[in-house]
Order: sequence, then structure tokens, then C-alpha cells
Amino acid sequence: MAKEITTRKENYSQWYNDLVTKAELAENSAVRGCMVIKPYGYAIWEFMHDALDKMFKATGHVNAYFPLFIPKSFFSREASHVEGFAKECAVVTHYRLKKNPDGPGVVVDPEAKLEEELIVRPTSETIIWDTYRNWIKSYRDLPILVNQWANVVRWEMRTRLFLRTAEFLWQEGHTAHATKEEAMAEARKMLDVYADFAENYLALPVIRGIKSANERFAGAVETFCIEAMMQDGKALQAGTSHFLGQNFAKAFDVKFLNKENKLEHVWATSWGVSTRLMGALIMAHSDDNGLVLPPKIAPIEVVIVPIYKTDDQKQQVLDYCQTMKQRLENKGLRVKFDDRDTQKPGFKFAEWEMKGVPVRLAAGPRDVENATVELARRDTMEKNVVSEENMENHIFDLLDDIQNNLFKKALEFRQSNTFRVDTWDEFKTVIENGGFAYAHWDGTTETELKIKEETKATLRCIPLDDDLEDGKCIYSGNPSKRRVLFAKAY
RNA sequence: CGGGAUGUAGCGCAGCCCGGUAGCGCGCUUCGUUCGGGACGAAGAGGCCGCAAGUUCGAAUCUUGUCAUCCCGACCA
Repeated sequence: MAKEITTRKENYSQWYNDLVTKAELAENSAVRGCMVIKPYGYAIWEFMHDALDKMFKATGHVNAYFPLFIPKSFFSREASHVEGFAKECAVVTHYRLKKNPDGPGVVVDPEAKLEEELIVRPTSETIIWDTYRNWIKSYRDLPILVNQWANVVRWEMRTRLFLRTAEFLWQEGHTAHATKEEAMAEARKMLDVYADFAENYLALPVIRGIKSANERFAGAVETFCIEAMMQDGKALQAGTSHFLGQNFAKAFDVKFLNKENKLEHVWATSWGVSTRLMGALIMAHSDDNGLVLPPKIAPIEVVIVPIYKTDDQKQQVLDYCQTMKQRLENKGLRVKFDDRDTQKPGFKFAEWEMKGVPVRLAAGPRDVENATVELARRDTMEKNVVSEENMENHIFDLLDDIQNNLFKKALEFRQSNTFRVDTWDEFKTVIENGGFAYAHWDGTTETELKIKEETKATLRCIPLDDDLEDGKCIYSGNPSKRRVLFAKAY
């Protein structure tokens, strides 16, 4: 059923390499799984960054920046948090190199050992909460609504480009509130922001839900998430928003005087999305011709390809295309005029398709003569010749239509691979074929782990918008109040 | 860290079993013909065959070690 679009070489190498490559660090280096994001790939990230940043600001947040290095002692404070990250931290132990006394090159200067090791941030909760202690004294200082755009390092055992790299780019929001209700509302609000972004910008339908205790973020009281289905039927967690309760405030001793003049710990949230979203985008929409980008985050919305034979034609056609480019840019569109003389039109068509450009405008002598242009859309590969008079409107319509169509297609795909299952056999079949299974679960971690062990399916989330319904656990047969979402995941 | 596989030109790979001067496709360079869907012909450039030791007159090929990568587990956004 589901087409497999993976990060395997044989399937993606040609176009995928335009976006990203695995970093080739020093020979024999233990640093593995770092990625180089190439300019075209980075441009896509920038569009995500800009759109999200606007949404954060529209919801009252501001940006700040905290240090890359975190003293080791900070990690000893919140027990479950440190446990969650301890196994994947890069540790700085020295601060100086010196010339190798026994040969060429440099060695670590043993004299320059740090008294306290520094941890390269795997996430910034600890250093931010240490800082918040000094910022927060009174209820008048609250709420603090701060976001940070940064890189983080997690020393994963096994890496995969975009989905799980040793270093990745992300944003992390860290907020502090006077009341539990306000913090909870913030965590929910940011989940909605992510869902809105995924669906309206990335054309990626998502399911909002709550993580089970087992899948919860280390140190959180409640973890909300959005889950998306990729084209092979597997689930990808596209974003998380955590209600941290007072855990970090207690660990870092962040207290404020409330209106009743009583000392109280603050309530917290944190939320983040990463360059993993690019992986989601690729795996959700791409086809055998390469990348397919939703117009709203396509670095190039329209590419113009001229077609000509003779020199006379060339000049005419180039002038014609130049006019089209100007007209489209005047309308605020992101346009690329591919006037390279070194490639043939057919080559250019294929190349821009590979890069996912939503709309292609081609024009040759025939079009100049008839005052037309040829418009091709990336998602369906349909072509149409239209009069140049209304070409702007046609293109706006096309861009809208592509954006909507990509979402619709992804949604229909997800729906046709999502099943409500009531027997263990059905459950296993759905999971094996790759798909989402809504099933009853008895609410215990023990059952969750056993299901994982036997089927590789993980409990993706307890959906927020699911109706309550009495039933029996798919595995244990114990009573259950609602269905939860199971799937194989990346 | 366990199990499996791989490492040869920028990319994708053959050659290894059975040792004897390094091959193919794509890409790249030059010239010509082409140009409305990845053009064709001719001529070129490009390799410490992952690294190290060993066996041998001789190693991409055999042996040992080592490093790295990929896949499957455990871990994770």
C-alpha cells in the first residue's frame, strides 16, 4: 500500500542531496550524524522559522538567547530530567589545545582541565530556569514568555538525516506563569500554534494529543504533541508542548510573591519544533520526481523557463520572460527566472521539479506569438496554456490550489490508512501494514510496553478530540474509557 | 552496546570467490550538431581500491587488526 519514501540512498540521493548532506568531519572522528544543510534546504528552514516566529510573536512571545554550555551541576537538580538526557550529552572537559610534543598536530592540554565540566545543551530548561530565578520575584514579573532559536546536541546512538541528527536546529519556548491554569492554557495554546502551522503552512494534517506517562518528556507533568502520518504509514512526532508544573521551579528554586503576599513556586511550560519538520515535509509530500513543496514555504514559488532555438528567438523569448518575471514580482511572488544558456528546457523542467517548485511558467516563440504562457503545477504535473493577460491570477489560483490539494491528499491518505480496531489480530495487521490504529488501552505502562515489544507499535498519543467510549483493552481486555492512537513511529 | 552488511573517481556501482599495470554508468571539460520534457557524436580530465600490519616475486583481491558508514535491536525530537 503505502509508498516508501525513506532516507535511503537509492531512493533519495539525487534530490535529497540538494537539501542536506551528512557532515564529513575529521577522519576517525567520533562525531557522527551531524548534518550540513545546503542553501536550498536552509531556505526552506528559514521560511518555517519566519512563519513560526511571527506566530510566536502574535501570541505575545519574545525571543532571547541563552548559553550553549551548561555547567554539569545544573543537570543534577531535576532528577527525571537529567535521567532523560544523561545518556546523550556531549561534555566539554578542557578549554585549551597545545602543540603535540611527540609529533605533528595538536593535542588537548592536560593542564587545561575544567574544574566543572560543561554540557553542550541537549535542551535549555536547566540554564533557563537558573536564569529565571533572578528574573522572577513578584507576580508582577509574570508571565515570562520567551522563545529561543538555537542549536542543540544530543548524542544519539543512531542518527538519521533530519529526523535524528546529533546536532539540530530548533526553537524552544520557555514560559513562567503565576498559576497552574495559565501555564496549562499556554501549553495547550502553543500546541494549537504548532498544529495550525503544520496544517496551514506545511500542508501536513496532524493529530493533537497527550503523551502517555511512558512517552512523556523528561521532567514534564503533561506532554502534548502533534503526530503526522508519513507516506509509508508510519507516525512522526512533529512537535511537542509540555506543561512542566512546578518541577523546574522547585528544582531551581524559582519563587514569587503572589497577590496575597505569599511565596509560591512558578508554573512552567516548554515547547519546541526542530529541523525534523523538514523531514516531515519531505516524507509527507515527496514523490518519485523529487521534492514537493507547499507554496507557503517554497523558497521559489514560480520558476520561469524560456524555450528557444535561434538567436532571434532567444532574445524575444528572454525579453518576454523578463516581463513575466517583473509582473510576478510586482505581485509579491518569489520568482526564479532560469535563463541559463547551458541547460536545455527539458533538463530544467526535471531539475526544478526535483526541487519541488510549485509552479513552472514556460514560454517559447509560440507563446510570444500567441501572447500565452504554459503553466505547470508540481503536485499533479498538469500543464495548461493560458493567456498572458491573466497569468498572475492563474498563478495565484494555482498556488492556493496546490497548497490545499497537498493538505487534502495527505489527509485522505491518512484517513484511508487509519483504522478503529477491536481485536488483537486486526491491530497487528494494521500495524504491520503501516497505519494508524485507534484502539482501547487499559492505561497501564506495562500494557503499552508489551504492545511495543510484540508489534513495534508505540502509543503515539491520547487524542485530544476523541470522543469518550467504553471498551476493552486490545491487549489485556481490561476496561477502557477511550481509544488511543497506536502506530509504528520514526 | 549486541546482530548483519558495506567501504573502489564528485555520485551510483562492477571487479574480490580463483592474486598479475584500475573498470562501467551518471556527472565534469573541449569541439560540433541540437534545443516545446532529463539530447547526440567525437575527444579528454579525474583513483594512497577506508587505514595499518602480515602472507607473496607480486595484493583492490588472501589473513589479522583498526576506523567509518548503513540496516535491524536498545535510546530518542
